[in-house]
Amino acid sequence: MFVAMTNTIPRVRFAPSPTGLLHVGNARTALYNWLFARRTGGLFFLRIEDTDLERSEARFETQLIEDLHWLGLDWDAGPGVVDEPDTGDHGPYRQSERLHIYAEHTERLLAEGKAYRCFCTSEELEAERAQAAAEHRPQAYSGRCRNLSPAEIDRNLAAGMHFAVRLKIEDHPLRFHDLVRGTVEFAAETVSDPILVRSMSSSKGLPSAGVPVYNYVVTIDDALMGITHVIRGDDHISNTPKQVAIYQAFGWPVPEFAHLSTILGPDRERLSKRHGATSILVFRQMGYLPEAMANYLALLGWGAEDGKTETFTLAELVPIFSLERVTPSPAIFDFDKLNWLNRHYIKLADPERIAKLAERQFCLQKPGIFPLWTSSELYTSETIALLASLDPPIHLDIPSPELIAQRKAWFASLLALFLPGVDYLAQLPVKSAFIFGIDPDAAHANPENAAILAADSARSVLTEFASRVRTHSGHVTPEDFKRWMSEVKAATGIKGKELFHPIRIALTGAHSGPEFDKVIPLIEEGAAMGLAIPTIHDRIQQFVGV
RNA sequence: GGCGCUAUCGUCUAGGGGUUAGGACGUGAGAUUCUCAAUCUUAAAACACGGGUUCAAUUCCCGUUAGCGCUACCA
Repeated sequence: MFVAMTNTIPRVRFAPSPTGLLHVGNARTALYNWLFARRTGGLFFLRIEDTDLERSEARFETQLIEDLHWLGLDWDAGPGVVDEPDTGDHGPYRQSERLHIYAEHTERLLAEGKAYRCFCTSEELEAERAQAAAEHRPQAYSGRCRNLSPAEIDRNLAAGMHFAVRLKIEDHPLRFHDLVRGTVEFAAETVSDPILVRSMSSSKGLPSAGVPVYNYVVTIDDALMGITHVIRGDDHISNTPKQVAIYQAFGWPVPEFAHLSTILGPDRERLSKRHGATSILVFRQMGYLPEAMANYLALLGWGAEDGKTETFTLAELVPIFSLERVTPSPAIFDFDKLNWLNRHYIKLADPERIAKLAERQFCLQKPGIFPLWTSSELYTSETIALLASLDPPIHLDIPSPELIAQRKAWFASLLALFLPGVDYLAQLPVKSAFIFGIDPDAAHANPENAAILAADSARSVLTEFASRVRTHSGHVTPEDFKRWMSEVKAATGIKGKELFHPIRIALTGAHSGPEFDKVIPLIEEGAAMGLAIPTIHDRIQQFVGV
């Protein structure tokens, strides 16, 4: 029996374990919790499930919080967030700080006869399971320690036997309501009496002194925090009947559940590192925008009511999101669609913001050339000192304000040229690499290039073009280039691809790329500003030889 | 093996007893361009299978199959 909780503000929680980086599956769970809370005017709690002290690390908790903030999520209560008066005090929000709470509850259950000491050894339990499997029966615990007499218990304790604490579950089906899947029911005989507290030596004293298990603490926390809707991954479905039994043992109302389907990789296996980026931090580092990430995650397992709208900001999502529209079937993570959304949001974003993010990508990938001093926060004594302290140190003359403005404009035109063809910002330095120089040998060696360059026409085109470049003094402008091209065309009678491709290879290292009208000013002006960029003249000299 | 969840274009999904089964990503073609990308136009592409119920099922029910999850004194 589940108790409907009406007349209460919805309360939801996201309860990650700080044992690694936040990955897209959990991020989506967090997002759906947040959207539901904001949609319904409810409260969103962040709780850190760090009972696994071996694997939990503070740095993961810090990163987790940063990643959630980056996505645009916030919460009403959680570690480091002081409760608002109307949320009441439900902390602490780290399970490691709540152990005394669990202990009290264990005492209560034992005193009421709803839980019992189980002296079975792991070997005995394993044997039970093996036999059940052999007989094609459900592998549920037999419950043989359920009805030990007080005398037997005393004898076992005196003998120093180890015991765990188990909940005695009632002999009726355990069912719960799921907003995504409807009613889910488990027959009582398929659910073991759940372990509440891990095995401990009899000499330890009170049973509550042991270490409580996940299913138990999660239920106590959810109940005590007044969680009305448990929104989590569907890998918890089979835990849910045990948790329902715990709610019932305490006489607590059972919340609504919403189990979100698994996110799979392209091979239909559960999404994991080997499918590529899966953690939010890595997507962020690659230059995905948080609005693209949040939008994509929202679409993965949910669709708008009109069946057509695909792009949403978080603010637009809040009023239209509903758990009833969440799909129960597993979803394959589609990097192409994420890329499409990212391109969409890059176009929409404030150019200044993109410029800063993009500059960071260049700083990482081309530290010799960048920073260009286009972002003001890079133009500080701290950053200068930081660069100087590197090994090897990077010393940069601080350019004049005029030069800074020039470089900023130059960088903006670089972005204007390359941004449209980029899925994520980390691709920028790669796609624009030829602006910063090419390797003539590699350009010659490329098979496609070699085929083009082998033609006689290519040779004469390059000779004619090179002679004009050599005799030219000063910057090459697009007008110069255009004039030369028509002169070369007239002199050789060669036009179209045969005319352009060899020159494109000489100048950019590839037979395809952006328009010359845009590329030439970028090269010439960049070089003129003192950036380490070879000029058109340099390139021809290097490629054709003297 | 047991228990559970799931099943509409390649992918994410809309829909729902009678529809030309809609949209988006991706893919193909065309336009544009020296070329690539971007952009615009356009095309192909789906109700897993078998039984019911019904005048009618892709839609409701049952089963099969397949995929996934859980099957711990992990979380």
